[in-house]
Amino acid sequence: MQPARTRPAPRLTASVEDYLKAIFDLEFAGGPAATSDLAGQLGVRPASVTGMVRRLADQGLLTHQRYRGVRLTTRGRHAALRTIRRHRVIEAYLVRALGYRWDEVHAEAERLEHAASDEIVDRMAAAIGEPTNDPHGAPIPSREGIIADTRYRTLADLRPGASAQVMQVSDDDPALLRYLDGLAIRPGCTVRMVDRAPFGGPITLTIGGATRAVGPTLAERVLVRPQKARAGKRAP
Amino acid sequence: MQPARTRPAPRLTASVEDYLKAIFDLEFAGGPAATSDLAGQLGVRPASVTGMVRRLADQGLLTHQRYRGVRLTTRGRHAALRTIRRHRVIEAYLVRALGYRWDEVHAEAERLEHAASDEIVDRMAAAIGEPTNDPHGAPIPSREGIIADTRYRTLADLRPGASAQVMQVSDDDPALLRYLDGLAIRPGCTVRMVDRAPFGGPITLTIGGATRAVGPTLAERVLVRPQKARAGKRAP
DNA sequence: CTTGCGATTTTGGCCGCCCTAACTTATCTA
DNA sequence: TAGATAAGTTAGGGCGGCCAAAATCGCAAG
Repeated sequence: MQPARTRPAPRLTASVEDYLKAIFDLEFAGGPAATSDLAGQLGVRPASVTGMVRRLADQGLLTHQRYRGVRLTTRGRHAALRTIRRHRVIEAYLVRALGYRWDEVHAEAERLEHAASDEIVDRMAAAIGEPTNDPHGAPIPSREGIIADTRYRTLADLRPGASAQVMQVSDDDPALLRYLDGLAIRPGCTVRMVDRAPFGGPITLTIGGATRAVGPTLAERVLVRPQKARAGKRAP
Repeated sequence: MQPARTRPAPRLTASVEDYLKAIFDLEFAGGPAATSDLAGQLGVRPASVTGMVRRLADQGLLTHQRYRGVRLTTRGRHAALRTIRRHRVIEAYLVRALGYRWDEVHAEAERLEHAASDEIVDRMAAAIGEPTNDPHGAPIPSREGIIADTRYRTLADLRPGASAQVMQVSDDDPALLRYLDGLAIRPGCTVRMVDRAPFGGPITLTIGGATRAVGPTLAERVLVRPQKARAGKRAP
Protein backbone atom coordinates (compact mmCIF):
# COMPACT_ATOMS: atom_id res chain seq x y z
CA MET A 1 0.00 0.00 0.00
CA GLN A 2 2.82 2.39 0.87
CA PRO A 3 5.14 3.45 -1.92
CA ALA A 4 8.51 1.85 -1.33
CA ARG A 5 11.25 4.27 -0.41
CA THR A 6 14.26 2.36 -1.57
CA ARG A 7 12.60 -0.68 -3.18
CA PRO A 8 15.07 -3.37 -2.19
CA ALA A 9 13.08 -6.20 -3.80
CA PRO A 10 10.16 -4.91 -5.85
CA ARG A 11 8.19 -8.15 -5.33
CA LEU A 12 7.53 -9.74 -8.67
CA THR A 13 4.25 -11.36 -9.61
CA ALA A 14 3.91 -15.13 -9.54
CA SER A 15 3.73 -15.16 -13.30
CA VAL A 16 6.91 -13.15 -13.69
CA GLU A 17 8.73 -15.45 -11.30
CA ASP A 18 7.60 -18.46 -13.30
CA TYR A 19 8.86 -16.92 -16.53
CA LEU A 20 12.25 -16.11 -15.00
CA LYS A 21 12.60 -19.62 -13.61
CA ALA A 22 11.72 -21.18 -16.94
CA ILE A 23 14.14 -18.93 -18.81
CA PHE A 24 16.88 -19.78 -16.34
CA ASP A 25 16.31 -23.49 -16.92
CA LEU A 26 16.29 -23.15 -20.69
CA GLU A 27 19.43 -21.03 -20.67
CA PHE A 28 21.09 -23.59 -18.46
CA ALA A 29 20.21 -26.25 -21.02
CA GLY A 30 22.09 -24.18 -23.58
CA GLY A 31 21.86 -20.91 -25.44
CA PRO A 32 19.09 -18.33 -25.38
CA ALA A 33 15.56 -19.39 -24.52
CA ALA A 34 13.16 -19.62 -27.47
CA THR A 35 9.63 -18.27 -27.33
CA SER A 36 7.99 -21.57 -28.15
CA ASP A 37 10.10 -23.50 -25.65
CA LEU A 38 9.07 -21.03 -22.99
CA ALA A 39 5.45 -21.35 -24.03
CA GLY A 40 5.70 -25.13 -23.81
CA GLN A 41 7.34 -25.05 -20.42
CA LEU A 42 4.86 -22.57 -18.99
CA GLY A 43 1.73 -23.98 -20.56
CA VAL A 44 0.80 -20.77 -22.37
CA ARG A 45 0.60 -19.75 -26.03
CA PRO A 46 3.63 -18.30 -27.79
CA ALA A 47 1.76 -15.03 -28.31
CA SER A 48 1.43 -14.64 -24.56
CA VAL A 49 5.15 -15.20 -24.15
CA THR A 50 5.95 -12.46 -26.63
CA GLY A 51 3.80 -10.04 -24.67
CA MET A 52 5.28 -10.94 -21.31
CA VAL A 53 8.81 -10.87 -22.67
CA ARG A 54 8.30 -7.31 -23.78
CA ARG A 55 7.23 -6.31 -20.27
CA LEU A 56 10.16 -8.13 -18.67
CA ALA A 57 12.58 -6.49 -21.08
CA ASP A 58 11.11 -3.10 -20.17
CA GLN A 59 11.76 -3.91 -16.52
CA GLY A 60 15.37 -4.80 -17.28
CA LEU A 61 15.04 -8.43 -16.26
CA LEU A 62 16.02 -9.83 -19.64
CA THR A 63 17.17 -8.88 -23.10
CA HIS A 64 15.24 -9.84 -26.17
CA GLN A 65 16.38 -10.08 -29.75
CA ARG A 66 13.37 -10.38 -31.99
CA TYR A 67 13.07 -13.84 -33.48
CA ARG A 68 16.22 -14.86 -31.59
CA GLY A 69 15.11 -15.63 -28.07
CA VAL A 70 15.77 -14.10 -24.67
CA ARG A 71 18.58 -13.95 -22.12
CA LEU A 72 18.32 -13.03 -18.48
CA THR A 73 20.16 -9.95 -17.29
CA THR A 74 22.08 -10.11 -14.03
CA ARG A 75 19.04 -8.76 -12.23
CA GLY A 76 16.82 -11.29 -13.93
CA ARG A 77 19.13 -14.15 -13.05
CA HIS A 78 19.27 -13.12 -9.42
CA ALA A 79 15.49 -12.93 -9.26
CA ALA A 80 15.25 -16.37 -10.85
CA LEU A 81 17.74 -17.81 -8.37
CA ARG A 82 15.85 -16.38 -5.43
CA THR A 83 12.71 -18.11 -6.64
CA ILE A 84 14.58 -21.34 -7.29
CA ARG A 85 16.07 -21.23 -3.81
CA ARG A 86 12.62 -20.78 -2.33
CA HIS A 87 11.26 -23.65 -4.38
CA ARG A 88 13.99 -26.10 -3.49
CA VAL A 89 14.21 -25.25 0.19
CA ILE A 90 10.45 -25.66 0.44
CA GLU A 91 10.66 -29.04 -1.28
CA ALA A 92 13.36 -30.18 1.11
CA TYR A 93 11.46 -28.89 4.10
CA LEU A 94 8.24 -30.61 3.12
CA VAL A 95 10.05 -33.93 2.90
CA ARG A 96 12.26 -33.62 5.93
CA ALA A 97 9.99 -31.77 8.35
CA LEU A 98 6.44 -32.61 7.27
CA GLY A 99 6.82 -36.15 6.01
CA TYR A 100 5.91 -35.58 2.37
CA ARG A 101 7.03 -38.08 -0.25
CA TRP A 102 9.38 -36.77 -2.92
CA ASP A 103 6.76 -37.10 -5.62
CA GLU A 104 4.29 -34.82 -3.81
CA VAL A 105 6.37 -31.76 -3.15
CA HIS A 106 6.84 -30.17 -6.55
CA ALA A 107 3.27 -28.98 -7.03
CA GLU A 108 3.01 -27.70 -3.49
CA ALA A 109 6.32 -25.83 -3.73
CA GLU A 110 5.29 -24.41 -7.08
CA ARG A 111 2.58 -22.41 -5.32
CA LEU A 112 4.31 -21.69 -2.02
CA GLU A 113 7.46 -20.32 -3.65
CA HIS A 114 5.53 -17.24 -4.72
CA ALA A 115 4.06 -16.54 -1.30
CA ALA A 116 6.86 -17.47 1.08
CA SER A 117 9.21 -14.73 2.23
CA ASP A 118 12.97 -15.12 2.14
CA GLU A 119 12.76 -15.01 5.91
CA ILE A 120 10.63 -18.11 6.27
CA VAL A 121 12.65 -19.93 3.66
CA ASP A 122 15.81 -19.23 5.62
CA ARG A 123 14.16 -20.52 8.77
CA MET A 124 13.05 -23.66 6.99
CA ALA A 125 16.55 -24.22 5.69
CA ALA A 126 17.99 -23.77 9.16
CA ALA A 127 15.42 -26.11 10.68
CA ILE A 128 16.52 -28.98 8.46
CA GLY A 129 20.25 -28.32 8.65
CA GLU A 130 20.91 -26.04 5.66
CA PRO A 131 20.54 -28.64 2.93
CA THR A 132 22.61 -28.19 -0.21
CA ASN A 133 20.24 -30.11 -2.44
CA ASP A 134 16.50 -30.62 -2.78
CA PRO A 135 14.93 -34.09 -2.49
CA HIS A 136 15.55 -34.74 -6.18
CA GLY A 137 19.20 -33.81 -5.97
CA ALA A 138 18.98 -30.34 -7.51
CA PRO A 139 21.39 -27.88 -5.90
CA ILE A 140 19.92 -25.16 -3.71
CA PRO A 141 21.19 -21.64 -4.46
CA SER A 142 22.69 -19.83 -1.50
CA ARG A 143 21.05 -16.82 0.08
CA GLU A 144 23.41 -14.73 -2.01
CA GLY A 145 22.26 -16.33 -5.23
CA ILE A 146 25.18 -18.62 -5.86
CA ILE A 147 24.42 -22.02 -7.28
CA ALA A 148 26.61 -25.00 -8.06
CA ASP A 149 26.60 -25.37 -11.83
CA THR A 150 28.02 -28.84 -12.13
CA ARG A 151 27.10 -30.51 -15.40
CA TYR A 152 26.13 -34.12 -15.21
CA ARG A 153 25.47 -36.75 -17.82
CA THR A 154 22.26 -38.61 -18.15
CA LEU A 155 21.90 -42.26 -17.40
CA ALA A 156 21.32 -42.78 -21.11
CA ASP A 157 24.87 -41.58 -21.84
CA LEU A 158 26.62 -44.31 -19.86
CA ARG A 159 28.56 -46.95 -21.74
CA PRO A 160 28.02 -50.60 -20.97
CA GLY A 161 30.20 -51.61 -18.05
CA ALA A 162 30.43 -48.08 -16.65
CA SER A 163 29.33 -47.26 -13.12
CA ALA A 164 27.95 -43.94 -12.00
CA GLN A 165 26.47 -42.22 -9.02
CA VAL A 166 22.97 -40.84 -9.40
CA MET A 167 23.05 -37.10 -8.69
CA GLN A 168 19.67 -35.73 -9.67
CA VAL A 169 16.34 -36.75 -11.14
CA SER A 170 13.72 -34.61 -12.79
CA ASP A 171 11.18 -33.47 -10.26
CA ASP A 172 8.06 -32.52 -12.12
CA ASP A 173 6.46 -35.88 -12.88
CA PRO A 174 5.06 -37.58 -9.77
CA ALA A 175 4.45 -40.87 -11.58
CA LEU A 176 8.07 -41.00 -12.74
CA LEU A 177 9.27 -40.27 -9.23
CA ARG A 178 7.18 -43.03 -7.75
CA TYR A 179 8.50 -45.41 -10.37
CA LEU A 180 12.10 -44.42 -9.70
CA ASP A 181 11.47 -44.92 -6.02
CA GLY A 182 10.31 -48.44 -6.72
CA LEU A 183 13.50 -49.07 -8.66
CA ALA A 184 15.55 -47.66 -5.76
CA ILE A 185 16.97 -45.03 -8.09
CA ARG A 186 17.56 -41.92 -6.02
CA PRO A 187 20.31 -39.35 -5.58
CA GLY A 188 23.37 -40.91 -4.03
CA CYS A 189 22.81 -44.45 -5.20
CA THR A 190 25.20 -46.20 -7.57
CA VAL A 191 24.15 -47.72 -10.86
CA ARG A 192 26.07 -49.77 -13.40
CA MET A 193 25.18 -49.87 -17.05
CA VAL A 194 24.92 -53.43 -18.24
CA ASP A 195 23.55 -53.06 -21.71
CA ARG A 196 21.91 -50.53 -23.94
CA ALA A 197 19.74 -51.79 -26.79
CA PRO A 198 19.68 -49.57 -29.89
CA PHE A 199 16.68 -47.77 -31.41
CA GLY A 200 15.17 -46.67 -28.14
CA GLY A 201 15.34 -50.17 -26.77
CA PRO A 202 15.59 -51.10 -23.12
CA ILE A 203 18.53 -50.16 -20.96
CA THR A 204 19.70 -52.78 -18.50
CA LEU A 205 21.24 -51.63 -15.21
CA THR A 206 22.29 -53.00 -11.90
CA ILE A 207 21.22 -51.01 -8.86
CA GLY A 208 22.29 -52.23 -5.47
CA GLY A 209 22.82 -55.75 -6.73
CA ALA A 210 19.50 -55.99 -8.56
CA THR A 211 19.21 -55.91 -12.33
CA ARG A 212 16.59 -53.67 -13.89
CA ALA A 213 15.53 -52.68 -17.38
CA VAL A 214 14.35 -49.14 -18.07
CA GLY A 215 13.39 -47.13 -21.13
CA PRO A 216 15.41 -44.30 -22.66
CA THR A 217 12.95 -41.55 -21.73
CA LEU A 218 13.38 -42.47 -18.09
CA ALA A 219 17.15 -42.75 -18.46
CA GLU A 220 17.34 -39.26 -19.92
CA ARG A 221 15.71 -37.87 -16.82
CA VAL A 222 18.28 -39.28 -14.44
CA LEU A 223 21.51 -37.32 -14.11
CA VAL A 224 24.64 -39.16 -13.04
CA ARG A 225 28.32 -38.67 -12.33
CA PRO A 226 30.35 -41.45 -13.96
CA GLN A 227 32.79 -43.19 -11.64
CA LYS A 228 36.38 -44.05 -12.45
CA ALA A 229 36.68 -47.73 -13.22
CA ARG A 230 38.00 -49.52 -10.17
CA ALA A 231 39.85 -52.70 -11.04
CA GLY A 232 39.00 -55.80 -9.04
CA LYS A 233 35.86 -54.46 -7.48
CA ARG A 234 33.64 -57.31 -8.38
CA ALA A 235 35.82 -59.80 -10.27
CA PRO A 236 39.28 -60.05 -8.71
CA MET B 1 -5.19 -26.30 -17.38
CA GLN B 2 -7.57 -29.25 -17.58
CA PRO B 3 -11.25 -28.52 -17.07
CA ALA B 4 -12.30 -29.95 -13.73
CA ARG B 5 -14.65 -32.92 -13.99
CA THR B 6 -16.39 -32.67 -10.67
CA ARG B 7 -14.91 -29.44 -9.27
CA PRO B 8 -14.76 -30.30 -5.59
CA ALA B 9 -13.11 -27.03 -4.56
CA PRO B 10 -12.97 -24.55 -7.46
CA ARG B 11 -9.89 -22.80 -5.98
CA LEU B 12 -10.73 -19.19 -5.34
CA THR B 13 -8.40 -16.32 -6.06
CA ALA B 14 -6.45 -14.68 -3.26
CA SER B 15 -8.58 -11.57 -3.60
CA VAL B 16 -11.82 -13.51 -3.32
CA GLU B 17 -10.58 -15.30 -0.22
CA ASP B 18 -9.69 -11.97 1.34
CA TYR B 19 -13.16 -10.59 0.65
CA LEU B 20 -14.84 -13.65 2.13
CA LYS B 21 -12.69 -13.49 5.24
CA ALA B 22 -13.43 -9.81 5.73
CA ILE B 23 -17.16 -10.34 5.25
CA PHE B 24 -17.10 -13.18 7.75
CA ASP B 25 -15.43 -10.96 10.33
CA LEU B 26 -17.85 -8.10 9.79
CA GLU B 27 -20.85 -10.39 9.98
CA PHE B 28 -19.47 -11.84 13.19
CA ALA B 29 -19.27 -8.33 14.59
CA GLY B 30 -22.99 -8.00 13.86
CA GLY B 31 -25.42 -7.76 10.98
CA PRO B 32 -24.68 -7.60 7.27
CA ALA B 33 -21.37 -6.23 6.05
CA ALA B 34 -21.50 -2.75 4.55
CA THR B 35 -19.66 -1.82 1.39
CA SER B 36 -17.64 0.94 2.97
CA ASP B 37 -16.65 -1.20 5.96
CA LEU B 38 -15.44 -3.86 3.59
CA ALA B 39 -13.52 -1.28 1.61
CA GLY B 40 -11.90 -0.02 4.78
CA GLN B 41 -10.96 -3.48 5.96
CA LEU B 42 -9.54 -4.53 2.61
CA GLY B 43 -7.77 -1.30 1.74
CA VAL B 44 -9.66 -0.77 -1.51
CA ARG B 45 -12.20 1.78 -2.72
CA PRO B 46 -15.92 1.23 -2.24
CA ALA B 47 -16.40 1.14 -6.00
CA SER B 48 -14.10 -1.86 -6.17
CA VAL B 49 -16.09 -3.61 -3.49
CA THR B 50 -19.32 -3.17 -5.39
CA GLY B 51 -17.77 -4.73 -8.46
CA MET B 52 -16.32 -7.70 -6.62
CA VAL B 53 -19.50 -8.22 -4.65
CA ARG B 54 -21.43 -8.57 -7.88
CA ARG B 55 -19.05 -11.31 -9.05
CA LEU B 56 -19.21 -13.13 -5.73
CA ALA B 57 -23.01 -12.98 -5.76
CA ASP B 58 -22.98 -14.44 -9.28
CA GLN B 59 -20.84 -17.28 -7.96
CA GLY B 60 -23.30 -17.92 -5.17
CA LEU B 61 -20.85 -17.10 -2.39
CA LEU B 62 -22.93 -14.29 -0.92
CA THR B 63 -26.21 -12.47 -1.24
CA HIS B 64 -26.35 -8.78 -1.87
CA GLN B 65 -29.21 -6.38 -1.26
CA ARG B 66 -28.46 -3.14 -3.02
CA TYR B 67 -27.64 -0.38 -0.56
CA ARG B 68 -28.11 -2.88 2.29
CA GLY B 69 -24.88 -4.81 2.55
CA VAL B 70 -23.93 -8.43 1.95
CA ARG B 71 -24.29 -11.76 3.72
CA LEU B 72 -22.35 -14.92 3.09
CA THR B 73 -24.20 -17.95 1.81
CA THR B 74 -23.44 -21.33 3.31
CA ARG B 75 -20.93 -21.95 0.54
CA GLY B 76 -19.35 -18.56 1.11
CA ARG B 77 -19.10 -19.12 4.84
CA HIS B 78 -17.46 -22.48 4.34
CA ALA B 79 -14.94 -21.00 1.95
CA ALA B 80 -14.22 -18.22 4.44
CA LEU B 81 -13.73 -20.73 7.24
CA ARG B 82 -11.34 -22.81 5.16
CA THR B 83 -9.22 -19.71 4.59
CA ILE B 84 -9.41 -18.73 8.24
CA ARG B 85 -8.35 -22.23 9.26
CA ARG B 86 -5.37 -22.04 6.93
CA HIS B 87 -4.41 -18.63 8.27
CA ARG B 88 -4.59 -19.59 11.93
CA VAL B 89 -2.91 -22.96 11.59
CA ILE B 90 -0.08 -21.30 9.68
CA GLU B 91 0.29 -18.67 12.40
CA ALA B 92 0.42 -21.34 15.07
CA TYR B 93 2.90 -23.39 13.08
CA LEU B 94 5.22 -20.47 12.45
CA VAL B 95 5.39 -19.78 16.18
CA ARG B 96 5.61 -23.32 17.44
CA ALA B 97 7.73 -24.96 14.76
CA LEU B 98 9.78 -22.16 13.23
CA GLY B 99 10.38 -19.90 16.20
CA TYR B 100 8.54 -16.83 14.99
CA ARG B 101 7.35 -14.26 17.50
CA TRP B 102 3.61 -13.70 17.69
CA ASP B 103 3.87 -10.24 16.24
CA GLU B 104 5.54 -11.46 13.07
CA VAL B 105 3.19 -14.17 11.88
CA HIS B 106 0.13 -12.29 10.70
CA ALA B 107 1.65 -10.77 7.58
CA GLU B 108 3.39 -14.00 6.60
CA ALA B 109 0.20 -16.05 7.08
CA GLU B 110 -1.76 -13.47 5.13
CA ARG B 111 0.19 -14.47 2.03
CA LEU B 112 0.70 -18.17 2.68
CA GLU B 113 -2.98 -18.85 3.39
CA HIS B 114 -3.74 -18.36 -0.30
CA ALA B 115 -1.02 -20.71 -1.54
CA ALA B 116 -1.02 -23.49 1.03
CA SER B 117 -3.12 -26.56 0.33
CA ASP B 118 -5.49 -28.02 2.90
CA GLU B 119 -3.12 -30.99 2.91
CA ILE B 120 -0.09 -29.06 4.12
CA VAL B 121 -2.18 -27.16 6.64
CA ASP B 122 -3.41 -30.43 8.10
CA ARG B 123 0.16 -31.68 8.32
CA MET B 124 1.25 -28.50 10.04
CA ALA B 125 -1.61 -28.82 12.52
CA ALA B 126 -0.68 -32.43 13.23
CA ALA B 127 2.99 -31.54 13.64
CA ILE B 128 2.23 -29.13 16.47
CA GLY B 129 -0.43 -31.22 18.17
CA GLU B 130 -3.68 -30.05 16.57
CA PRO B 131 -3.91 -26.66 18.26
CA THR B 132 -7.37 -25.28 18.95
CA ASN B 133 -6.29 -21.65 18.92
CA ASP B 134 -3.82 -19.50 17.07
CA PRO B 135 -1.03 -17.63 18.91
CA HIS B 136 -3.34 -14.71 19.59
CA GLY B 137 -6.05 -16.91 21.04
CA ALA B 138 -8.40 -16.94 18.05
CA PRO B 139 -10.14 -20.30 17.61
CA ILE B 140 -9.08 -22.47 14.69
CA PRO B 141 -11.95 -23.86 12.61
CA SER B 142 -11.97 -27.63 12.25
CA ARG B 143 -11.28 -29.36 8.97
CA GLU B 144 -15.06 -29.59 8.59
CA GLY B 145 -15.50 -25.85 8.96
CA ILE B 146 -16.79 -25.76 12.52
CA ILE B 147 -15.60 -22.91 14.68
CA ALA B 148 -16.21 -22.08 18.31
CA ASP B 149 -18.28 -18.92 18.37
CA THR B 150 -17.84 -17.96 21.98
CA ARG B 151 -18.44 -14.28 22.56
CA TYR B 152 -16.04 -12.55 24.87
CA ARG B 153 -16.01 -9.13 26.44
CA THR B 154 -13.23 -6.67 26.00
CA LEU B 155 -10.91 -5.66 28.76
CA ALA B 156 -12.52 -2.23 28.62
CA ASP B 157 -15.84 -3.73 29.73
CA LEU B 158 -14.57 -5.02 33.07
CA ARG B 159 -15.78 -3.34 36.24
CA PRO B 160 -13.32 -2.29 38.90
CA GLY B 161 -12.56 -5.21 41.15
CA ALA B 162 -13.47 -7.82 38.53
CA SER B 163 -11.00 -10.47 37.43
CA ALA B 164 -10.90 -12.03 34.01
CA GLN B 165 -8.91 -14.44 31.93
CA VAL B 166 -7.44 -13.09 28.70
CA MET B 167 -8.77 -15.18 25.81
CA GLN B 168 -7.74 -13.40 22.63
CA VAL B 169 -5.95 -10.31 21.39
CA SER B 170 -6.19 -8.66 18.01
CA ASP B 171 -3.50 -9.99 15.71
CA ASP B 172 -2.96 -7.46 12.97
CA ASP B 173 -0.86 -4.80 14.66
CA PRO B 174 2.70 -5.98 15.37
CA ALA B 175 3.50 -2.96 17.53
CA LEU B 176 0.47 -3.59 19.72
CA LEU B 177 1.44 -7.24 20.07
CA ARG B 178 4.98 -6.38 21.11
CA TYR B 179 3.62 -3.93 23.66
CA LEU B 180 1.18 -6.50 25.05
CA ASP B 181 4.03 -8.95 25.30
CA GLY B 182 5.97 -6.46 27.38
CA LEU B 183 2.97 -6.12 29.69
CA ALA B 184 2.73 -9.93 29.94
CA ILE B 185 -0.80 -9.75 28.56
CA ARG B 186 -1.34 -12.91 26.56
CA PRO B 187 -4.07 -15.52 26.15
CA GLY B 188 -4.47 -17.54 29.33
CA CYS B 189 -3.19 -14.93 31.74
CA THR B 190 -5.40 -13.44 34.41
CA VAL B 191 -5.99 -9.74 34.85
CA ARG B 192 -7.87 -7.79 37.48
CA MET B 193 -9.44 -4.41 36.83
CA VAL B 194 -8.35 -1.95 39.46
CA ASP B 195 -9.70 1.29 38.15
CA ARG B 196 -11.09 2.82 35.03
CA ALA B 197 -10.81 6.57 34.58
CA PRO B 198 -13.64 8.19 32.60
CA PHE B 199 -13.42 10.08 29.29
CA GLY B 200 -10.94 7.70 27.68
CA GLY B 201 -8.65 7.91 30.65
CA PRO B 202 -6.16 5.27 31.73
CA ILE B 203 -7.25 1.83 32.86
CA THR B 204 -5.36 0.37 35.78
CA LEU B 205 -4.92 -3.39 35.96
CA THR B 206 -3.00 -5.97 37.87
CA ILE B 207 -1.38 -8.69 35.84
CA GLY B 208 0.47 -11.42 37.65
CA GLY B 209 0.97 -9.25 40.71
CA ALA B 210 2.18 -6.20 38.80
CA THR B 211 0.07 -3.08 38.35
CA ARG B 212 -0.14 -1.52 34.90
CA ALA B 213 -1.99 1.33 33.28
CA VAL B 214 -3.22 1.03 29.71
CA GLY B 215 -5.32 3.11 27.36
CA PRO B 216 -8.85 2.29 26.22
CA THR B 217 -7.91 1.58 22.60
CA LEU B 218 -5.59 -1.15 23.80
CA ALA B 219 -8.18 -2.45 26.24
CA GLU B 220 -10.77 -2.77 23.47
CA ARG B 221 -8.46 -5.05 21.57
CA VAL B 222 -8.08 -7.55 24.37
CA LEU B 223 -10.91 -10.07 24.76
CA VAL B 224 -11.49 -11.61 28.16
CA ARG B 225 -13.74 -14.03 30.00
CA PRO B 226 -14.79 -12.56 33.34
CA GLN B 227 -14.24 -14.85 36.32
CA LYS B 228 -16.70 -15.50 39.10
CA ALA B 229 -15.65 -13.63 42.19
CA ARG B 230 -13.89 -16.01 44.55
CA ALA B 231 -14.03 -14.87 48.15
CA GLY B 232 -10.83 -14.92 50.10
CA LYS B 233 -8.51 -15.33 47.17
CA ARG B 234 -6.19 -12.52 48.02
CA ALA B 235 -7.51 -10.98 51.20
CA PRO B 236 -8.70 -13.65 53.61
C1' DC C 1 -43.23 16.69 1.96
C1' DT C 2 -38.98 18.27 0.65
C1' DT C 3 -34.22 18.79 0.98
C1' DG C 4 -29.62 17.62 1.97
C1' DC C 5 -26.00 14.48 2.99
C1' DG C 6 -23.47 10.36 3.38
C1' DA C 7 -23.37 5.83 1.58
C1' DT C 8 -23.67 3.19 -2.49
C1' DT C 9 -23.60 2.15 -7.21
C1' DT C 10 -22.61 3.05 -12.12
C1' DT C 11 -19.61 4.45 -15.67
C1' DG C 12 -15.53 4.47 -17.96
C1' DG C 13 -10.64 3.54 -17.72
C1' DC C 14 -6.14 1.11 -16.73
C1' DC C 15 -3.03 -2.79 -16.08
C1' DG C 16 -1.63 -7.70 -15.88
C1' DC C 17 -2.03 -11.75 -18.16
C1' DC C 18 -4.10 -14.83 -21.04
C1' DC C 19 -6.32 -16.20 -25.74
C1' DT C 20 -7.20 -16.80 -31.15
C1' DA C 21 -6.39 -15.37 -35.75
C1' DA C 22 -3.61 -13.39 -38.95
C1' DC C 23 0.69 -11.79 -40.40
C1' DT C 24 5.99 -11.60 -40.68
C1' DT C 25 10.61 -13.47 -40.36
C1' DA C 26 14.20 -16.94 -40.47
C1' DT C 27 15.74 -20.99 -42.14
C1' DC C 28 15.86 -25.22 -44.59
C1' DT C 29 15.42 -27.70 -48.70
C1' DA C 30 14.36 -28.69 -53.45
C1' DT D 1 17.28 -19.13 -55.62
C1' DA D 2 12.53 -19.85 -54.60
C1' DG D 3 9.31 -21.79 -52.12
C1' DA D 4 7.77 -24.18 -47.96
C1' DT D 5 7.72 -24.58 -43.19
C1' DA D 6 8.44 -23.50 -38.56
C1' DA D 7 8.99 -19.95 -35.32
C1' DG D 8 7.80 -15.50 -33.72
C1' DT D 9 5.07 -11.33 -33.61
C1' DT D 10 1.05 -8.23 -34.07
C1' DA D 11 -3.81 -7.20 -33.64
C1' DG D 12 -7.86 -7.54 -31.24
C1' DG D 13 -10.42 -9.45 -27.16
C1' DG D 14 -11.63 -11.13 -22.51
C1' DC D 15 -11.46 -11.43 -17.56
C1' DG D 16 -9.99 -10.17 -12.89
C1' DG D 17 -9.20 -6.53 -10.10
C1' DC D 18 -8.33 -1.94 -9.11
C1' DC D 19 -9.33 3.32 -9.53
C1' DA D 20 -11.71 8.29 -10.01
C1' DA D 21 -15.66 10.73 -11.16
C1' DA D 22 -20.42 11.06 -11.62
C1' DA D 23 -25.01 9.54 -10.72
C1' DT D 24 -28.23 7.60 -7.47
C1' DC D 25 -30.33 6.06 -3.23
C1' DG D 26 -31.88 5.98 1.83
C1' DC D 27 -32.78 8.45 5.53
C1' DA D 28 -33.20 11.98 8.71
C1' DA D 29 -34.06 16.68 9.72
C1' DG D 30 -36.54 20.64 8.70
